[in-house]
Amino acid sequence: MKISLEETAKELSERNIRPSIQRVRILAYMKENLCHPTVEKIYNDLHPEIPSLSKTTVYNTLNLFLAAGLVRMLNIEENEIRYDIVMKTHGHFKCESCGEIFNFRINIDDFPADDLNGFTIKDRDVYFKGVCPKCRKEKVKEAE
Amino acid sequence: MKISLEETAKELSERNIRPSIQRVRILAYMKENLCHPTVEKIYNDLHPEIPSLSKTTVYNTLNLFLAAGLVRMLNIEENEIRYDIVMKTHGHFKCESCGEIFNFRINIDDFPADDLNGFTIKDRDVYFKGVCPKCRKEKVKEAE
DNA sequence: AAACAAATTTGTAATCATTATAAATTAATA
DNA sequence: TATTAATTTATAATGATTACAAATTTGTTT
Repeated sequence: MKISLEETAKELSERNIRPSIQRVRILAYMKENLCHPTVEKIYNDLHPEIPSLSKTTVYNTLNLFLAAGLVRMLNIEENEIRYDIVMKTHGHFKCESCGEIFNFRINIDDFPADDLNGFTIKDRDVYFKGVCPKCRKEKVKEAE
Repeated sequence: MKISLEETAKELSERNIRPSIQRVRILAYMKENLCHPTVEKIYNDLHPEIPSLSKTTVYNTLNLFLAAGLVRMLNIEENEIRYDIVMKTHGHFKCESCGEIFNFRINIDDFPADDLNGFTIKDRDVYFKGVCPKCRKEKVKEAE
């Protein structure tokens, strides 16, 4: 999906975030690539198009978007932070074999968690891990 | 709760893990301290009792226990790995104010996740964040 | 439009948790 | 006791993230 840069800039302005080229491109990238990218991946993909881009800017921008509630941070794996455009709450499944992260619909907000009476819940993350169907099939083939 | 070191050693032996002093003490520590400690905390707490203890050993031992399924790894926060003795699946709530992590009962295994038909699910983690009751009360006081 | 001030970006260096490595120690076996 | 294997330890290396300060860009005022 191609995201309009003008629309994206407007969206930033509405949140009182000055729409610099870097910010607009990074936010548009996040909307086009719903693959939960790491800073590394965002940088590698955008650097050819924005040669001046620095990795520090990607870090700064993601932290800015995080504070503004535009993106969510995923801590599904210990050695890497991933980011996700904010949308209706959903779960994340990481395939241990290919590393891909899948979204799945789940009603996190309605979970009964009686032990948390009196707690203010601001964030709910559901992380599953295992093997995706594609990798499972490949494993069966290997075994033959 | 005081954990028997003999019992703990036996438990390791049964899993074919040689029960060195360090391993036994670390596992006993995990059972006594259900506070989801970091490697740092485990090291700081045990070092006075085992002066020779090295932080590397704590890392090695936790990774060993992890592979053996004795502990779980918590990636609730991006800059720290925490560990938890394995028990019935439960959720984890981290208070943004005091940093404490609370367990709460939740039937993760029964979640309907129809999008994951065909997926093999091995691990399920539920992380909530917000403010615990104690910190909420303190904030109200401050506001007065 | 020019000058100035503020915000943003950038590159480098610093930090910090974790892992790699290899020597030293401890335990197990012959 | 001698030999071998496993474990622990200290130090160095790695790698992701942040701190910092200079350079650049943008916005504002005259």
